[in-house]
Amino acid sequence: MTFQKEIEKKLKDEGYKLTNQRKAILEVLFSHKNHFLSAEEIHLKTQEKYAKTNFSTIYRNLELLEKLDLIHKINLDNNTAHYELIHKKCHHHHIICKGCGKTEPIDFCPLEEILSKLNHKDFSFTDHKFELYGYCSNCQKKLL
Amino acid sequence: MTFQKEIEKKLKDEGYKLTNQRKAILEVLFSHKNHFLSAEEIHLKTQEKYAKTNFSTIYRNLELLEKLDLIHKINLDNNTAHYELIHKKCHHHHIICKGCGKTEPIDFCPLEEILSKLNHKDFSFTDHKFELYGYCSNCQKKLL
DNA sequence: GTTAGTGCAAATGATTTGCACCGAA
DNA sequence: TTCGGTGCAAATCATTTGCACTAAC
Repeated sequence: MTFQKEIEKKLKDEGYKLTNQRKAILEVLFSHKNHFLSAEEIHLKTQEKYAKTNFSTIYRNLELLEKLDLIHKINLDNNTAHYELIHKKCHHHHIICKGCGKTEPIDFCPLEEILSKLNHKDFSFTDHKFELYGYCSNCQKKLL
Repeated sequence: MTFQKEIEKKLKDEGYKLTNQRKAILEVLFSHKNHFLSAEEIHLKTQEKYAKTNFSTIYRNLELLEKLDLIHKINLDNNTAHYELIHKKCHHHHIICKGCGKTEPIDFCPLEEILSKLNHKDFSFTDHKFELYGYCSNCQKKLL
């Protein structure tokens, strides 16, 4: 069973219906592994697969997929959320291209090291962000 | 000369006028060092100092102060920008309380270490984010 | 047949902008 | 006096929501 089918099964097992829209969104996310896409980009690309798909449906499904820990959501500096399929099981961070959204995983996480240096007994840590931004080789060329 | 007067002088030297609104905004930022405040919070607190101050004026000045590298701006997960005065000269990151916005600086930056592990000759890095989130002791009590 | 899911259009919330007026230099 | 700055109201942009309808199951 492919990874995509696995996720579709997981959705059904959890009682969610497998609509055409939902399948189209998943297809889009699967065909853009390692890219953070905006909701708008996902909407456009999903419509290529299933033309009727509405923008609200995109948002509602992205919310669901995030809740199920199937996608990562980040808020870029321009105040638009971007989404990426989670296909690596282990905790990792990202290098993110500001031109095209392309990402590369960083397996190394500095959290433990930093916590050991800090000694903050009075602060309860819940989560952390670590992201490197820049331009991939393709986008560097375009900027010239 | 106090740090605040220094910044006011810097603004004037760069040709910006020192309006009552601008002074009030700076006062607010100075009296909330080590706290990320939302534009709304800054607006409310500024109005306590100079009642007439309009919301647009807040945004326009925050934009200016950010351009002049006098404040930090971060986008929290709830899609609202938060702002904090830059009063430490050296590069640092933040521990951020999700309850009250209170921050503590982290002097340690993992960037160099990570870049040395990565070997990404094809990617030009421009900037990075490293933030720890959680609850300060005060806000932990409130959550109980 | 049920009920979750969707489309549509309208609401929301943060932020931005155009324009006429105001006030710091 | 002169621009840069401000207030106001309207516009914008991303996202969310209410509600009637549709389609998985």
